[in-house]
Amino acid sequence: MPRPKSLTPEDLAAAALAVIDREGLPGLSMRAVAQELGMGTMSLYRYVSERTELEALVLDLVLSTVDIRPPESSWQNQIVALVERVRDAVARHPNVIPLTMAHRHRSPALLRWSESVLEVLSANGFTGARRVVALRCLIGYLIGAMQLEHLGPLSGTGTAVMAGRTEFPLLAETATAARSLGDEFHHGLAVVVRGLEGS
Amino acid sequence: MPRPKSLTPEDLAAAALAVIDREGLPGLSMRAVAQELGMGTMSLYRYVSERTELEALVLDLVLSTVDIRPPESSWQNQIVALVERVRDAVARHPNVIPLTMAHRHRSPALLRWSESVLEVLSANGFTGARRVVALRCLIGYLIGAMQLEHLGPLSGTGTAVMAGRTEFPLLAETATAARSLGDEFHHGLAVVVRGLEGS
DNA sequence: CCCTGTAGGCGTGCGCTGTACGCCTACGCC
DNA sequence: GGCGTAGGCGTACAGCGCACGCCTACAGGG
Repeated sequence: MPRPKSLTPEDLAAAALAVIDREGLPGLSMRAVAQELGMGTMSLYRYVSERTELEALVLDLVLSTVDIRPPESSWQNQIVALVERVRDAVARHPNVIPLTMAHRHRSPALLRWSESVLEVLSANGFTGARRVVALRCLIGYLIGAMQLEHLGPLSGTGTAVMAGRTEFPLLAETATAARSLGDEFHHGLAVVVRGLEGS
Repeated sequence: MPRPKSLTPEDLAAAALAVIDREGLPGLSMRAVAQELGMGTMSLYRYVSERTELEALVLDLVLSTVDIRPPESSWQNQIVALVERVRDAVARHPNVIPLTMAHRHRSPALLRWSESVLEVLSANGFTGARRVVALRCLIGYLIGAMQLEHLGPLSGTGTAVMAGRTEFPLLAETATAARSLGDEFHHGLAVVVRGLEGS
């Protein structure tokens, strides 16, 4: 048995995450991560076979911190809590948001989370197609809304431009209102959960 | 007045879209588009200042075909129709789906569409924060769900793997059910719209 | 304690990317 | 017919992911 590995996959992911946090997602390159670790670029390929795999590792690291045990409450509140925990975890590293969509299958942490959501749904009368639709709705909203608020949220700089346009009066008005609105994610999630009740 | 331009922005977008349809989004490069048009790479920069701008042009071309006039029906059906028209238009060019999120502000077609959605909402009692949340929900679901079904949908090849895992029994069962489910997008959208009713 | 086989670490190089810069020339107007 | 504008493009550069193959640090067996 020769030379042991000097890095765990977590070490690798942590280094990549540090780069992403510091320089943004476009700053993530194999060379940058290698430098972060003080090793040669090609050494990384002893741990991952492609760059994509490294990205998946980063996502899983971020998501591994979320508590998947639903709180004691109504099932609606349980779902809301589970979804918002993922959002909070990801919000701590906003630059990884685009990775969420791309690598969601390959993250064991997210699979565990999904299983937990399904348990809550199942225990409250959701089965078959209705449960499939419910999970898709939640994941779709979660990831869609996170991306929305990350790169050019309705309440952001991008909308300041829209607010000035007179050709889209309602859009301008909505953009203005959005800037003073607090937690859009939470309110939207409430809408989705209410929709699930009646499905 | 010297030499006139030989291309319209639409020509440029159409060429880029052809490349994307044929070779996928990673196949989109300035060189590839230039070759598609039979011109030199750098000539493209007479029409766009960056690659990003070209991508936005492509998205707008795809979305420019959607009819933004709501049908005569209940406001719920009007919303559903508007959302599904965007989905249908984008589904005709699945490879552009990732561009939807990135460039949604810069597409006049999508701005016009948003304005139309807001008109329907406004005419049916949605104002202020409630209207902001409604629009965000719809766009979030639209873009999130499109991405979900595009790259590794729940009912897809990726889920065949999950269906085999015994560590996530509910996820496996759900994945199996998903493969036989017809229009997941439609059912999910119905959930969101129902949620809006009670908001 | 040395020797050996395994596998970790990495230097080089290739084909690709976006795009800055500057030249050449086709063209509409006077 | 000449001119000036601006379209078209060739070259070049920095950076990317990663294939390949060498060197060597190390754990185990004699």
